[in-house]
Amino acid sequence: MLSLKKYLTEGLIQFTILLSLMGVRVDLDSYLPSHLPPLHEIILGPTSAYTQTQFHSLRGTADGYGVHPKSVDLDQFFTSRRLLNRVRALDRLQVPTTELDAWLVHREAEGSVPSAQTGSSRPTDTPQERPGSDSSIRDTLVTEQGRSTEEVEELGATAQPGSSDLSKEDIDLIDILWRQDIDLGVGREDFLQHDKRNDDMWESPQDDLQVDILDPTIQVDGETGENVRHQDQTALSLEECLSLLDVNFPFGDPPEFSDPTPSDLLVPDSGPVASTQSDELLSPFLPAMESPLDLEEQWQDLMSLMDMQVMDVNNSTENPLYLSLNPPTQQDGNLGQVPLPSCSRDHSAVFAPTMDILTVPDSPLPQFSSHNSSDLNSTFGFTNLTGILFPSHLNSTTNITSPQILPDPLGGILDEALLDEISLMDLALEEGFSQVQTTQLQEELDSDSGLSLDSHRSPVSPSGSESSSSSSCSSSSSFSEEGAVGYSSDSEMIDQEDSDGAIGYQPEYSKFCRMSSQNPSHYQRLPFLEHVGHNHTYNMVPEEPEDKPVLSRGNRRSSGFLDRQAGRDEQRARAMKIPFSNDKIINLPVEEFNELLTKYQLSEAQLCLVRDIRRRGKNKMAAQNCRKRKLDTILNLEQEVKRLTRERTSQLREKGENLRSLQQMKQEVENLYQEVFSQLRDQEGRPYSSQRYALHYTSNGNIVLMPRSAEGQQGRRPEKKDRRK
DNA sequence: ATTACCTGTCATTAA
DNA sequence: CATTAATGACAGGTA
Repeated sequence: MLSLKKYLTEGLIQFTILLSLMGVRVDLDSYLPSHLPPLHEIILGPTSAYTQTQFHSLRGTADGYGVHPKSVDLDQFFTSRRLLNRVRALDRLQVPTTELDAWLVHREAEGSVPSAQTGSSRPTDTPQERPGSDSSIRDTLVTEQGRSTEEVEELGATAQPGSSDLSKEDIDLIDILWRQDIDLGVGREDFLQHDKRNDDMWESPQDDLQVDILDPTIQVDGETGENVRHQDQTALSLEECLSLLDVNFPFGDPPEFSDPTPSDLLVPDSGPVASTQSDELLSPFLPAMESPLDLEEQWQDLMSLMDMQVMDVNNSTENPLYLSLNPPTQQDGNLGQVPLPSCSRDHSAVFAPTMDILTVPDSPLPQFSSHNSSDLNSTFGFTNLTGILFPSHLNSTTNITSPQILPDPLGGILDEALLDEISLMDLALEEGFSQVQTTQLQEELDSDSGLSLDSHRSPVSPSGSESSSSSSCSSSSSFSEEGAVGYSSDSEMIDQEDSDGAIGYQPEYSKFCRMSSQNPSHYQRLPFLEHVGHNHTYNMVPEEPEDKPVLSRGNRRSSGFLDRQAGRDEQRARAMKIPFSNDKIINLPVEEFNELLTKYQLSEAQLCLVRDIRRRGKNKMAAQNCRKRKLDTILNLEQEVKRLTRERTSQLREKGENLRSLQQMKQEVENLYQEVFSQLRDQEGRPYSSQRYALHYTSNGNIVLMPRSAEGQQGRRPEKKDRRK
């Protein structure tokens, strides 16, 4: 958790807060290393994985994002939304009452110099200025200890006018939220208290109602670092503020925010941050500047992160069209992972111009409701479309899914494209489609269908965090030391292949097998595996694994389980005093294995155990291979089905085209027939009656005029006119 | 308590 | 015949 704290200190939260205030919604989890659990899980605890509001799935709901249907408190959600919307409306309207400097950022340092800056000092701050105003922010750092009661009162007084704007309903909401926290043992002042170990309390969200944010009665649990609040205080908790601020946490799910441990999880090594603000803008929290990086560096880091994410997005087939059109499918693990620095479902004044272009009406949605993501991507070639239609910088705004807010210049185009595609198929089926259109669209479809098929899948490791490490780790490590046959990592497998090719499937297996995922990067090369099994890492971002082993839920689970599993034979071997490792027993080739057995004088029981261990170990790997193969088979079949579906669509289209072409040709022939027939004259110069005569085509290409009475008697040629066609 | 899923193990078969 | 891979079936654990 230390690394986590460090990470959080490095500006992530500040940035999110800034963006949030600007009305930009950011998926914090997208920026977290893949080995870390999702941020809300970090904050709320692992169990939140099951209770969380999957905000990814909320995108595309009524107002761009919404509340989980299971949320127990929709009323509070909507109230919160209303408050938030009002705050953001301020921003959109460029009302200069959004006062960033109203936050009092605490920087805990020895011999710190107290200073405070209230909202009145810089009333003209605009959100755009925030990123560059690090020095000013730093200037606002204050120490809790240094703040006098007067200052507190002053803060309260400063904030007071804003509070008067709150309706009774809002106040009630806040009170309700607060009581919920109290029920769960979380106090509003949790984030204001700074314990003596200086590793707590770096943020203090609150709204202007709060004048007692620095209440000295706040206590910190000396053992856990958690803060104990008094119930008679009226400050907002972090969770409440988060919920009000909509800082990309499961929104509208107050119980989640009531987890009593967030303060412990959220506080890096920094001092408390107190803040006030005017109007209804609820100030988010800012970490104090105890991070080794200064704010500017943090900012740059974040920006570079964003750039990388943007690139990822640009290279990804995830696109706003799909996201917008298919809200129900956003449960796909990777959808939420489209990390968008400027991603927002709520458009601020800053980003609105860009987002306008990307919003897509929902109208086509019903027509695609039966398609899954891959179908869409493969069938409709969204990748290509978006790649063509959106410049890269626009692509970076993939997550925008609030079509209602702003007009949508491109939406029409895209809709046309989509509808064209649909109508194309319909037309093809109805045999009424121009070849030009067909060809063009066919090219589009064909050109990127394959790409989207593969690339629409996120490179996220489906089980990287939950995959086991203990057994395979020990196996691989000892193997690499001993140069024996094992399985786990690619390099090791290469060595193994060099020295011993006995294990045919293992090199490949080492890449695919979920069990050997001590290096989760394996899966990043196997995007198709993402579809397999259960991705419990919904919000995790694909990222190179770090050295530090972070035990996510999956890891904890798997390791514990595998410790027991692997430990079984290990314990038996130990109990029987087997003089060599199980890895050797399992992975050595037969010859070396027998040689090994001969080197030691083993009892019958020992020999039996060793052979059992070898059998089980090999069978274990075989089972893993088998399962992997099974999955591969299923996935390949899935791919094949998709391919065949595309092929069928294509052929249907082609058939329709051909039929249409045939109809045209028939018509032309008919016209030609009429023209020719009308020009025919008998010996007396009179036209032939179409009732009595008809032209017939002969097998040799001639056209003959035959009496209709003679039809069926092709041999006869009462009159003949050779008219080579 | 139930359920779905994961993983290891056993039994069996075939190479 | 021994070894091993493959695989279905089952059990135990986890969430």
